[in-house]
Amino acid sequence: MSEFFEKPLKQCVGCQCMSQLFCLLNPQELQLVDANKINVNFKAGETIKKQGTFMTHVLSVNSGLAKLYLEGIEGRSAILRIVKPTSFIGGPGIYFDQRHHFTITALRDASVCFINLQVFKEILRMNQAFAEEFLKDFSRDVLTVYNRLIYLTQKQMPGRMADAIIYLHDEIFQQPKFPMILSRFELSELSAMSRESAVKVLRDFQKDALLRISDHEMEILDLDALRTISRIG
Amino acid sequence: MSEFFEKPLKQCVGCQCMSQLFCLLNPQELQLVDANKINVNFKAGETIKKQGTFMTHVLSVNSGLAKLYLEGIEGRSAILRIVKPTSFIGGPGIYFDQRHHFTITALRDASVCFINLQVFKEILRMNQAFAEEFLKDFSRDVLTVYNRLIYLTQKQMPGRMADAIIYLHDEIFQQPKFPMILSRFELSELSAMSRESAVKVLRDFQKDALLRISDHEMEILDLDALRTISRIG
DNA sequence: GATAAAGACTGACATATATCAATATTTTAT
DNA sequence: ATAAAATATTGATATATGTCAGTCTTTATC
Repeated sequence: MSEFFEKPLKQCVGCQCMSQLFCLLNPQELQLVDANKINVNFKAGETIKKQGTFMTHVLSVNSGLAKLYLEGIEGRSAILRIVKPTSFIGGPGIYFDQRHHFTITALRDASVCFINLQVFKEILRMNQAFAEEFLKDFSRDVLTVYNRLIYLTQKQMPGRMADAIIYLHDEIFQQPKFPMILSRFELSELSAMSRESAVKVLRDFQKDALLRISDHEMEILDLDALRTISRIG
Repeated sequence: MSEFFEKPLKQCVGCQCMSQLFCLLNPQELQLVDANKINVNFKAGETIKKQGTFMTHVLSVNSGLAKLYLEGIEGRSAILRIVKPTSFIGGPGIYFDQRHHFTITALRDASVCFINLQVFKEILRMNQAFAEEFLKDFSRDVLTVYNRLIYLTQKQMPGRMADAIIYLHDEIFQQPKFPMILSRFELSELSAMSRESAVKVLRDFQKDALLRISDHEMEILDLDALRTISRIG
């Protein structure tokens, strides 16, 4: 089993399960959050939040790993991103319609805080710096989706899969060897192709010695070559 | 020539060129905007704002029409949406990095207000209701991109083109007959396919009497059938 | 009104990708 | 340890889509 993301990263006053974002809060505000949140532990595979349900709380992932995805047509999904601790999860529903617009499922056992939405909004109103940092995070997520839209529609399969693997490297693990948190099927959902095609592209990558998959681990052998494949589409 | 969107829709105090959003401002705030904005007229085809440039101002489109698109790989573009008056345009750069993350080009002669970004942010801080409505608009745009990500990656060409046309009907013109504001090439950029494929799909639609294109007009003849094609992908 | 330029169109062909069917492997439950 | 279930793999095939080359049509310019 992997040791990634198993230890709590931060200890905010009176609360061990809050994202870095919450360090912009003063003790009074933190206490308000503390008094209006609950913590829930999820097992790998469990659904943390389901697309379409009412958003009564915002989420903060304290430990574990999760996938965040859009439920599309006829059961097909598009994975938007991997959620690692400590991450705050809100989404466009906070301001638009108080609904969740994606589903989040635990990939590893995960500890998640649910913070009352009204209280959270109240704090956003009270604390300008916090609000701006929150919006900055949200905007970064939006840019990720812009980027994904481009690469999923303008690149061919090898380029898309290379981007998926580079994403895991650059954004999630920051090292060439990391646990296979996603099945072939999930990798196909991250790169918009069929499961079988994902298998074939990964086989080709391994044949060309770009990476190695064994014992529940993926090891990137030639990151530069992957970046080249990403670039030429 | 079409009469769509040629007349100013709203007359805010002391300023004729502001989006509906701005009606949440009090006279004092409006005056602040007024004193820190400039109005520029663009001819059809001109670039209003270029992706990658610094965001010194936010935009408000007062009249005309524009396309808002992401510049992708090797000159290829993905049109995100059509901008009609009166629309406010900010984007994720406001909070993230003060850059524009899409390009906006006029499709018809357009009048655009440029509002100083710092002044705009100041007003966001001062006026809570305005800030929330602004974020609601932004969130709606994000949901549009979610939706686009799904349909561009999970539907085939006829479904994607049907969605593009339904978008023009439902969101922009709200009537079955409307001017051809987009070339075949631009329609292909809205539905993620090659120009030739767009031509062929549109030819098939016309052959099946779903729509008619003539004299710079598109007329939807069978919206229900288009919606069915959209649904079955 | 002639000419050039841009955009639209077409069919043939090449390529990318999905689907299918069959088998193999791994994981989970008993 | 074994059976059952889920996941992964493979090659053959069908389909979707892009590319190319050539022609046609419309629009703009002088």
